[in-house]
Amino acid sequence: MGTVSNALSLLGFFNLQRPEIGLSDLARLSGMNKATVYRHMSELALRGFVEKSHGGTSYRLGPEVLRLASLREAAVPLLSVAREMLARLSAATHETSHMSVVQGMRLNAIAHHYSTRHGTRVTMEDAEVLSFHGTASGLAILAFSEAAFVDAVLARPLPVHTPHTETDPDRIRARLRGIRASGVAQSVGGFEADVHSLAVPIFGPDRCPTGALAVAVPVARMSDALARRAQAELTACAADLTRRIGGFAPETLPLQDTSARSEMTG
Amino acid sequence: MGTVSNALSLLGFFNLQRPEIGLSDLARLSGMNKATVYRHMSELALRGFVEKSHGGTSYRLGPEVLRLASLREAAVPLLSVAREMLARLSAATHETSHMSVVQGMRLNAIAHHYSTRHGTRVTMEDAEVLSFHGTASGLAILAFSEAAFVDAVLARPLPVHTPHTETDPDRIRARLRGIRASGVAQSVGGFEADVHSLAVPIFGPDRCPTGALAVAVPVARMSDALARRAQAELTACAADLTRRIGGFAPETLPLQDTSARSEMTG
DNA sequence: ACCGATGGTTCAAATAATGAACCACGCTAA
DNA sequence: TTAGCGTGGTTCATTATTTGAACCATCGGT
Repeated sequence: MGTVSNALSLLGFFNLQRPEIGLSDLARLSGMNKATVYRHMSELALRGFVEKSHGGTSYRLGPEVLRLASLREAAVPLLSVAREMLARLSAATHETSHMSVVQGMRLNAIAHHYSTRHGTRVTMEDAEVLSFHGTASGLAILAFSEAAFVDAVLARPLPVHTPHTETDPDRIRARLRGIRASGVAQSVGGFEADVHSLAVPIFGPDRCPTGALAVAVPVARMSDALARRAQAELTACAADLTRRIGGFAPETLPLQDTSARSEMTG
Repeated sequence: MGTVSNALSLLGFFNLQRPEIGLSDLARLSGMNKATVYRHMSELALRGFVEKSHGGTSYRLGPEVLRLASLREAAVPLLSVAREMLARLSAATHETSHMSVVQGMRLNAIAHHYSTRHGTRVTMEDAEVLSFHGTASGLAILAFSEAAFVDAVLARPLPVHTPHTETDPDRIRARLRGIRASGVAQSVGGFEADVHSLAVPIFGPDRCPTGALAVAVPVARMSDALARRAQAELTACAADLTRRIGGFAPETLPLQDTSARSEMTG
């Protein structure tokens, strides 16, 4: 661990609950010497990573991080990161995976990935409009959305896609409670017949769902083992994707095992 | 200059034209030793500020900057407030508006807004680095900055962006006096040919300019009427924005009519 | 006036950064 | 093939920077 890493670790103590921190607090939180913290923060301030707030009584994040975030977004747009995750998902499950994003009151598929393992597979179209009530992705998003949004979605006519499409708002709300508890949404033939989907939400900086990752399997091929594997990989990928687009999961999201965390090479 | 500052300065070499940089390039650009750069980047990678791209051949900005930007935005909602102002400006003028902030000796564009009224419009890139002497935004800021800052900026080489770029320090200072009197800066083709810009400064809590709001119009479309409307809206928006980020305009700023102020009680 | 906070500063001691040279690899041209 | 030049990555003695206890000035409440 070098000096630079130590200094940067100070930025890790800023969060939504603690957007501004004083010198002494920061020293206590980090366990570092006050003088060390002071010098580190001075250097960070010099580069615009932090700045002093009201009259110099405490530090907060600086404008430079905004510039860097813009560049990151330009260098690594959501789509390319998503495609990476989809490749991972399909490799782990040997099934079709896809990503969708909320755009207003609509849910749009933006990317998908096939596995070459099986002759039969669920096929997707990018830019396809999904329904919130009929798809695992939509349910995953609704489960963690604001009540007002859920109300608005369920108040509109709920199309029947297949004989298995659930259209009763009350029963849908009941399912949402189950999804909130497990963190994973399921849909068996609710949008397309013979398709069993698992989906997890992706969160934006405001802790609200911005989209969902899903794995779609022909119902005949779904098994407990596959469901478990898909679920594990989905939660790991979703956590990774949420992080990489700068989002935050809400505290209410059930935590899965974190053993599959990607290793940072040094 | 300490080690931390040196390491962080490496992040300054990333921009829109150069979103990914290899180890050797970075060493050349920074003038540092290759080993030093390697260690710095390794530490930055450890903290998620950068990551290796395709197979580890080069570095790019990492996901941590997105998290920090979110937190900065939560602590100082400059960006979201600014976007509101830009929408207002573009709606009033039917032209492109943008916002930039001073970061050290640089001026960075952080947000912009297009109008859909006209087929032709001035286009912008966020995170673009603007020049102080060539842009209306830069001149607006210089006009109300401390003399030492102006001296420092004008002492450095002043790039020629177009045939209309003013690079004579004395003539620039003369223009600054005019801007101080009117409160609005103008640039006709000084940064990009065929772009006529109007800009006003935004002030921080220390009564110093922290950035600028600007309207950019294709020269062919600029008229007296449009200039008057843009100027009125700019001064109103700037006053509002300065207030909402907790800043104060200096007494030397010419007062415009305040009848157009929008009330935003919370 | 006191006390206990705060942010900021100093200086000898010790730790961490530095850079030339090095290695292994992957190109391209001869 | 081989030589040359580029890349990313690594080593180790030298060096200079970071470190932290103690210090100061100031503020606000009792």
